[in-house]
Amino acid sequence: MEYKSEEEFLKNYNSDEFEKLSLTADILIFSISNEQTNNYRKLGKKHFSVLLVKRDNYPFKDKWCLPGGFIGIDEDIETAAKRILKDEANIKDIYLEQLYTYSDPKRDPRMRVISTSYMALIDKNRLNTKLTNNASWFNITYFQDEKSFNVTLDNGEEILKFKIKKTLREQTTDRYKFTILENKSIAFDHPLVIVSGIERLKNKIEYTDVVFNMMPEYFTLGELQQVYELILGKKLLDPAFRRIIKHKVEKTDKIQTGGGHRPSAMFRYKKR
Amino acid sequence: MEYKSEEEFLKNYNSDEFEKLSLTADILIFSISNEQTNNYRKLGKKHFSVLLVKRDNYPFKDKWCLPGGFIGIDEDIETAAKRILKDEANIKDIYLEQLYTYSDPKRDPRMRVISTSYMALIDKNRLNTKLTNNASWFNITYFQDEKSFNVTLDNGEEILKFKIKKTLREQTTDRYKFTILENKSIAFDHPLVIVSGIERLKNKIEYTDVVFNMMPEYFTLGELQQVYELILGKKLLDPAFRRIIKHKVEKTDKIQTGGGHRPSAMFRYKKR
DNA sequence: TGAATAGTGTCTGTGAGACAATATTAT
DNA sequence: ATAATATTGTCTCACAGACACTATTCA
Repeated sequence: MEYKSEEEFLKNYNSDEFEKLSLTADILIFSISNEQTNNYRKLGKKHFSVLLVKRDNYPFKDKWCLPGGFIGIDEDIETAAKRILKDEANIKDIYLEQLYTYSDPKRDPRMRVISTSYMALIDKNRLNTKLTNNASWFNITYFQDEKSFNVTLDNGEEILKFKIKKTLREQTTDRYKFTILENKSIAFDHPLVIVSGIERLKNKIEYTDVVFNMMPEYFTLGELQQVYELILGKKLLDPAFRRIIKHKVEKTDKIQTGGGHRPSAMFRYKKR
Repeated sequence: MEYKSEEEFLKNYNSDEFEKLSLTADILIFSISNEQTNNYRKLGKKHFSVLLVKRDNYPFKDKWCLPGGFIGIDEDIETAAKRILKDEANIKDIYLEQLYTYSDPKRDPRMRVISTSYMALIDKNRLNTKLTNNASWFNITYFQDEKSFNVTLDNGEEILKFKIKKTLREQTTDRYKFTILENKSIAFDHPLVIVSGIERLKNKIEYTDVVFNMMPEYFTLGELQQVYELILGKKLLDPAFRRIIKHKVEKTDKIQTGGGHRPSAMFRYKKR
């Protein structure tokens, strides 16, 4: 059939010509947790943590998964992601970045669902809202060798472990492909999402200022360094760290005292 | 309704509960073009180029767009992208990387279509297959200031221009948001895809080896440097470039002669 | 011969890695 | 006093920017 104009074409267009599918947004919410210490001298230990939600419905009933949900027909994915953050985790106004779109036809046993993952970064201490009931923060520990990525998640009650295989792909010169090797407690392909999110954050922390989205307004350089070390998974040398960071922060009048050691100046994020 | 098992749940699942939508893959195919020179001394000028397809149907009839197409209900997006590369541009076995998923509800006037963009890199000279009829390579020139991004595409017959506004977003500390300011000849939101692809390549060329996907097997360092300069949009100093690149290439026995100047050793990509 | 490109040498400044040294607090 | 953390000084080495210089080809 021949149309004479765009308007005429659109008027006659039948959108059922192609098979349709559903789209979800899954959100990796990362933050930093503080552990209390019993030694008056020592600093509280920090943890890198992710928010998971316990599923109370099939499929994957009783397993943990990332906060997520279906995209409405009239909203874009980012808007949906923000709605989900609010609904599932009672969180709003935070850093949000699109990561990757997962499209394995078998990734959801119900039907064809494609999922776009987002990474959100927050400072837990700034949250004045409560989490919803079935949401919980899990501390992340991980280690990797050349071929695999081992992750342990711990919320104080449950410990979830999974293992991901990293393989270099043929055509591409640099990208890894991730495959789940072991996983009992996490729903869907979310272990892949978690690992690729960690990798992304690890890269971005080095060349952007995203880390400050996880920091309180005032912080000491020791605290900031701890966060870098957690995410990068390695110790940094104090003078080197201070050299790198000094262009990104400004010293304030505030001083943190109370530990059994020299008090620390508090700093604040300085843009540009 | 309560189900006793995952199997039972899946058997009774009705997938029409949510509104469905369509998904497409749009592919940015980048390559390097060589321009002949009439001065026997001078090297042929190179161009950074992208493959576009002229639309012969509504919507956006007669405008240019990226090769793209709908995802089948049983294929993942990357598989679809490879199928599209074959069908629309007669290209296979090339570097392919997912970029971003665009989901503005109004991005397609026909209906709700979400699009995942991919970037493909090839060496045009290695293509022994012909392009399909309505596909054409456009040389890219662009310049940017702090706020906007100006792109000109030229295939020797038509010149397409567009302009994109870059704005820093509120919540995010580093990401830009792109908005189309001027555009007459390119369909959909593809100007945005093109610009974000250029930005991505510009970043990746500095910390990965992707550039070699656009190079022939044997090349001179002068040629390689030209490609870097095209993509980065600035001149590089010879000694500095050679220092950086020397770990990535190996010298071969081949020598390129014929120009009215000193002949050049030919190099080859060396992994790791 | 000279225009054009190929390729190398070297100086300088910046910045990261490494280690040492000093400062300050609460118990 | 001492353990723990905060903060700074400095030496070295690697490397990027800059510029100069040499080498080689073909019309």
